[in-house]
Amino acid sequence: MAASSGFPMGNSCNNMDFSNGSLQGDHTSLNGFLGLRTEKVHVLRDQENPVAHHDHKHRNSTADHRNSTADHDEARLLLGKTKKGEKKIKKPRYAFQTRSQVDILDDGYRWRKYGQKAVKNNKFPRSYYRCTYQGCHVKKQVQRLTKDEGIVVTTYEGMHSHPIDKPSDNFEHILSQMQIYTPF
DNA sequence: CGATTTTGACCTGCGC
DNA sequence: GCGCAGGTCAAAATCG
Repeated sequence: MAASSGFPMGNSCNNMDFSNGSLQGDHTSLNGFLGLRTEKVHVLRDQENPVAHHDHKHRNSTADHRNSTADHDEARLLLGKTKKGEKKIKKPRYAFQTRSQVDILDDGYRWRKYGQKAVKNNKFPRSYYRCTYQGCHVKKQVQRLTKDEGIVVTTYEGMHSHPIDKPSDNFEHILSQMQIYTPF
């Protein structure tokens, strides 16, 4: 459905300071689009790990998908294959809690949705997106809270290393700031 | 007609 | 070891 394709997008994240942890700010300066405002923005950082994730799991994409009864073995072989001596790679994730009417915050990048799952405690499903820029494997997931359906949690995973696709937003400025703040 | 969404199956990690 | 919950894939459908 995507009732959000191409809305004007006048978001304003108030302040995001990961360093001090004192987030305040209710005075939004530059909102006023569609009643869309980001009242509070929680930025919570997960465990970081700067390891570039190895290319994982190539499902058997040549000829057979899981149809035959015999291929599941090689599929599993291709999938669960990790190099030996693995350490637990925890990818950094950045969760944004924004207050918005629409699910998808247009941050200027181009995303392709690759999945949607229902979360156990939430009645709203969680959507999984991936950046479609060639060579950029940044993922994000968008989830709406059951308690406050006005709250949308957007979790970014990875970082973009390419220019933003869509200009003419002030959000791009914020995004670039994010890249500066995050050390990896 | 290409790019993106939909959607069900499949995989993996974790708790019991 | 099994089942659940979360995450991903990919074919079909839909959109621009």
